[in-house]
Amino acid sequence: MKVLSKGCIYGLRALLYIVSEKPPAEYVSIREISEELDISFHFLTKTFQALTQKGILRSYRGPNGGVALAKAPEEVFLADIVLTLEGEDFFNKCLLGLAGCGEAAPCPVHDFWIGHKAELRVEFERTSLADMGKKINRKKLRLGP
Amino acid sequence: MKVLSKGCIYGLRALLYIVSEKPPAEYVSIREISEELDISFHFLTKTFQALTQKGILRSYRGPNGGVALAKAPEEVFLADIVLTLEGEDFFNKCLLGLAGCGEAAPCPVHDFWIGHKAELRVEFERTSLADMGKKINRKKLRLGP
DNA sequence: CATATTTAAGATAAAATAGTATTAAATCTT
DNA sequence: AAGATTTAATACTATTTTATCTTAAATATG
Repeated sequence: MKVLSKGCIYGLRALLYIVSEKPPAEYVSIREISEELDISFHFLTKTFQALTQKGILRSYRGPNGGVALAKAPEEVFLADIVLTLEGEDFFNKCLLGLAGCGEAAPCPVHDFWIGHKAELRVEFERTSLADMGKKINRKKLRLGP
Repeated sequence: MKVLSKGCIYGLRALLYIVSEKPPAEYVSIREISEELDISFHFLTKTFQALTQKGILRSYRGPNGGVALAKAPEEVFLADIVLTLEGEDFFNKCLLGLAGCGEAAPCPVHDFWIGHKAELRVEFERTSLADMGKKINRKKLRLGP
């Protein structure tokens, strides 16, 4: 059950690293994150671009530059990240991949699937980076291998 | 939120076609199904091979050959199909794709995700081909474009 | 034997992922 | 202020994975 793409997983893990390991508003170099989490530097850079354009991160070039959260971690939700990196239609896709699946022309598992997506959406919308960061520090959870 | 691979979606739609359109135990040619549902014939063939080897379908070569359900549609569950076509570890994957994620070394979203997977598993395990087939016929649902 | 059909292996195409090289911006040193 | 250094941004290329197509073989019917 692979739900998220590599790019999204990388972005998420990287944000969690920033929020759980670094003081707020400090620029963290992408190189450091990519080495720490064993993620392709350039791929991560691309992913971060999307997050920067969306206003979730801000970036700064030059020595001691890097990326930092653009908002308080309490105000960035899992849903924001996922919708940015997977596309805004993330929660609207048919389980059977049928294009126009909806109330008007549902697929055989539409009813069942729509409920599931809604539940997941609620959970994604109420889980913030701060929530996850706290949990990581409290329980010493891992972000990488 | 793309959860299933193309192969799995094709297999599922094809099985639903058989169960909802055809009398039980009649061999249906793969060519017919692929044309009816607009699916690549050879790709569907490969998918069906896996389902045949797993004992969900049986096949017959030669004129008037094809595939047919090997069991009663009441005894084939969504979970059987998905586990065959996506792999037995379908419900055991970490949302963040971390290899050894589990109770011993959980990722930051482990607790939350494990509950979701369990719910989905229950639903997949109690939904049979017969259930879905009836629904299709009752509500005239669609399987293809 | 001729034909229809699944089975199977291998080649090709497309998409996702990863890597290389270059450019641009900010800072630091002299 | 000039030039070197650090770092993100961008473009381009390569690799890997996934999906599709091509071809050939095996099996059944008549």
